[in-house]
Amino acid sequence: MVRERERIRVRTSDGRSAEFPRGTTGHSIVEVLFPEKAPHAVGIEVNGTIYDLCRPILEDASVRVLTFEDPEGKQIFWHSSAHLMAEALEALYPGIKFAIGPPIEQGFYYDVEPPEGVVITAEDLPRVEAKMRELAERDVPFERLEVSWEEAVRYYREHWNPYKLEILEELRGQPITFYRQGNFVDLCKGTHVPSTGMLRYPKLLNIAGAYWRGDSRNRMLTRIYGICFPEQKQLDEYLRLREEAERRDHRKLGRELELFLLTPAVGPGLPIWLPNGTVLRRTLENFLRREQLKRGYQEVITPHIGNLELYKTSGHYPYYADSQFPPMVLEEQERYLLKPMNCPHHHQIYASKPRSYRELPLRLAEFGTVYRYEQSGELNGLIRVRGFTQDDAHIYCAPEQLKDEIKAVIELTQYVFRIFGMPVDIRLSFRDDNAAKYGGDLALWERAQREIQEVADELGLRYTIGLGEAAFYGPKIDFIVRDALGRRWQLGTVQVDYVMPERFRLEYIGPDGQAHRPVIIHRAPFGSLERFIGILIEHYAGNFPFWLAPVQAVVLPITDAQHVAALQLTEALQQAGYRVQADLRSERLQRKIAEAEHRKIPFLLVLGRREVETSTVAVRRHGFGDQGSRTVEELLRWFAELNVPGAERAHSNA
RNA sequence: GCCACCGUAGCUCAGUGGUAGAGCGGCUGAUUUGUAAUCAGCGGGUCGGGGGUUCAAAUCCCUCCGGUGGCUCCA
Repeated sequence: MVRERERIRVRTSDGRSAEFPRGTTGHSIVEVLFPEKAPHAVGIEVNGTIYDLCRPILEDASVRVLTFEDPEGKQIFWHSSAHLMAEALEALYPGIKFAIGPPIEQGFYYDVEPPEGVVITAEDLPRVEAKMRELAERDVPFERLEVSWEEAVRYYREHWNPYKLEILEELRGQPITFYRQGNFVDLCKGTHVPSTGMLRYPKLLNIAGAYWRGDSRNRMLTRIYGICFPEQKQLDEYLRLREEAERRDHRKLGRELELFLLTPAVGPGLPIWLPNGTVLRRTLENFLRREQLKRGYQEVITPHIGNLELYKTSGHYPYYADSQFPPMVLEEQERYLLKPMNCPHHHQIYASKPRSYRELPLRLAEFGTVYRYEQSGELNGLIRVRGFTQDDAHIYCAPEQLKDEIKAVIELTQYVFRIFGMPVDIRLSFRDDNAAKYGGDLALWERAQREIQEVADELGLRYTIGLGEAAFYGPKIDFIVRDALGRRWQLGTVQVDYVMPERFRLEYIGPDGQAHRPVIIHRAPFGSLERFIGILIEHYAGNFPFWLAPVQAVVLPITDAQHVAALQLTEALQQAGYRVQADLRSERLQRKIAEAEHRKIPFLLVLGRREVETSTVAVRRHGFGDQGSRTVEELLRWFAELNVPGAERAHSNA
């Protein structure tokens, strides 16, 4: 009997199993059952719990080996990297205090309090990084130490660290684990890689301030961000992607391609659309406008300001007074607000006359410009601004129509992002337990959340649920798109709202002759045109598809002798509705081509003596090079094919 | 708003105490050119604003404004 308990049985997910002595470690199991993974293993999942490879296993177990390739493995790897960075920091800045150092989606950070009088800046990072490499070279094991709560507290009283003590306060009475590598010891629940030798390719990325516990009333700590890889080539690839992202920065491309202008002379976060950017924006608007008209939307226009009382009725004003431009006060009782959202205006349209169930769903759409006083530190190019235009619409429908309307909105949103070749992830954003954050009746909330989830299930969508991500008046469906570099952006949103119909006392007369309350769907596929275009610039790296390109073609005569032909061609293409310019300067063709390529113009149309004589045009396409000659008719057919949303996939050619 | 860093010509940047520089762009002229930058000449900046230290400030200090990376926030 005793002997039985000395052995444990270990099963793998691919159906193999073996016996081990009780108290065996992940190391032994990996070496026996997964010899090919042994050098790369960072941890082991034991009956659903993640263990260090050095931790004894005491019972029968189903196991899974984790490497850097697994999401959980990456977290272990980066968490360990944070500890390695901490060890390096402690070596370079004796007396530095550590707060928290977790892994994040891409890498890790550690929040630290530098010793009195010391400021760590970006210039110090290479030194820290070099120290990390040096420590990794030593290849020492990470050890897991179990201690009592009292011992842990004693340790941090001696090595005075208020942050760790505060963390321990929340763990009062529980057994505590420490991890040690080399001379560095840290309070940590784990898990960690077996040894520092795996962490040879770190890169410290940036440094920033961060409040302790994320609370702006607390002390600001120094946060150092980094990343680390098992192989040099993975680090190289990561750094290459970062450089590519920098190269595509929409603020840089926006200036170079003359799309928009941000100037303090107008105000922070208040973009001006230049002619090229205006083409982009209007083209996108017209695209969506057409799709909406096909789907039964009606377009409206509302003023940029509204009576403050309107926003009190909606409940937005007291909730969000901080993030609005202050009201304009005309007289004691007459105050106006720059509109922070379009909703209340649209509700007035609904409420402007009695409504019958026969009118529902009523779908009101507006490219509505709104103003929000975002904190100065929050502003970022077109991504986050103080004045922006939503592709907004409100759908007023009977409760029994709600699910079909949500489905139609999801279909539209998915259609839109397919056009841009952006994959979409869906998040159902529901409320959490913090009742103070939300308005309206709990029963209505639960109903809305249930219906949203039912629709998502009926459509067979893959989704995640984000608790606490809801708007104050209702749950949402958020669309998170991935761009050409794989970065994720939250764009479109669909929100179900039972609260505003109550607040505005919206009604319709049903078939039974009685008044009923409609439900409102708020939705915006792009979210905001500014933000979407900012993302689109980076997605395409400024190489816009033909249908979106601000200038679609430039005509390049080789000598003055082709000027007349060049002007005729330009005009013919313009008459056909294309955005075409002629470059008549007395420059060499090479220069004209170089400049047009820098402007990322999709088509360069070269006219020399040969072309004029044969009534053709030599075509060069951005990203594809010389395409040979075409007649104007052939060119027009080609243009017509390309001038359709979604006709081209995103390409990343320079 | 908070922390760190930054702000010199339209753009990219050099100039760390001795009264402002380059390349590109711009303008003018020459050149008439065949698939990524022809040559020459000419303009252009109260060095982000204000205050201070100094015989002397782009340079050192203070302050305000703006930007970048984060934090908080994001209807």
